[in-house]
Amino acid sequence: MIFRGRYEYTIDPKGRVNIPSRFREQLTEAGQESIVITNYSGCIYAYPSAEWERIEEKLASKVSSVNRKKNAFVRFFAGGAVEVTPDKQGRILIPPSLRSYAELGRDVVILGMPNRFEIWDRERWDVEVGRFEKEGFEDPELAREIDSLGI
Amino acid sequence: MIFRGRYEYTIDPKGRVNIPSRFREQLTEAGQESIVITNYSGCIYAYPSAEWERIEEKLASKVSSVNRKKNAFVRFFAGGAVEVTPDKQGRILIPPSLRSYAELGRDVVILGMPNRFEIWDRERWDVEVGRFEKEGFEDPELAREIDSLGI
DNA sequence: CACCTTTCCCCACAATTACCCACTAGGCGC
DNA sequence: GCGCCTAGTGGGTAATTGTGGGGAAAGGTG
Repeated sequence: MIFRGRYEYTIDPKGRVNIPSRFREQLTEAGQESIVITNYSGCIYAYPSAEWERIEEKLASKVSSVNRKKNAFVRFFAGGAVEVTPDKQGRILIPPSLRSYAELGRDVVILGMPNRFEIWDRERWDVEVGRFEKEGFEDPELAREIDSLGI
Repeated sequence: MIFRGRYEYTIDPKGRVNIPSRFREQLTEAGQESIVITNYSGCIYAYPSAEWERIEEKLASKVSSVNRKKNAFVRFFAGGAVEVTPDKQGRILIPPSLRSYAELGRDVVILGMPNRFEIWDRERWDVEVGRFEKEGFEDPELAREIDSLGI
């Protein structure tokens, strides 16, 4: 499932954020009511629960590894995961641990991505965009790949 | 699908822009009702939905990568994408996130391109044209590439 | 067990968007 | 010139979406 678009919302004093109605629609069409959110790369990753389960399986096959770093990753990534379901108005409650990890203030940005969507603090997102616009095209390898997309 | 021509329109207070009737005609002939618009290089890129899906597949194959810069690119480019369908009068509504990115004022310019068309704020477009005319031919590499096109 | 905090479920209002219809200007044929 | 058609613009209204908050239920703590 691919999510599209960028949306701006506010988190209310209770810590609730709206989910874009288009995303909700896609989820219900796929027969999925719940979402799994976790912490990663300075923002919150949100997966349809079925997609998350797929990821979990992959993680499980690696967790038996004695590799300490892999284990640390799994603890962080999977350990942060929480399953949430939108309320009647289509909002989810972001638990304090995730809220503080992503430093979510009042204004947030929700981004569609392939397989998931992401929730960013607005200011952090602005910084991220700035960095991309500055560094992005200086990387010759990335520039070549973008060229090859034929956009 | 190749779009041709440059058109000038106004965005009304509700954020709607007209799509050139010639373009609309091309789209319906190809059996495509919807358009995907996204943000790039200071303007809005508009693709026939089928064309966009082709790009999306390529992007999706890169997103699993942990490469931070690639992710940043996908976030920005795919995250900006929204599917829209013209209303009965042939207009589309540009979402606030894109309108602000491209700094669309009242007057906009729509440009035909191969595979897509672009929506520019009129003033920005004027600046862009000016820059090209001033710098364009001073870049030897670009001059060579243009030469090699055989136009 | 009592108390406090957090979460859930509901209702209410504001803002935005979708879906109409109407008007104007210009091009074209008669 | 006159009427007709099409393209572009503007606006009204209904429906949907987003935001805020009250109060009950659930959970944690001394």
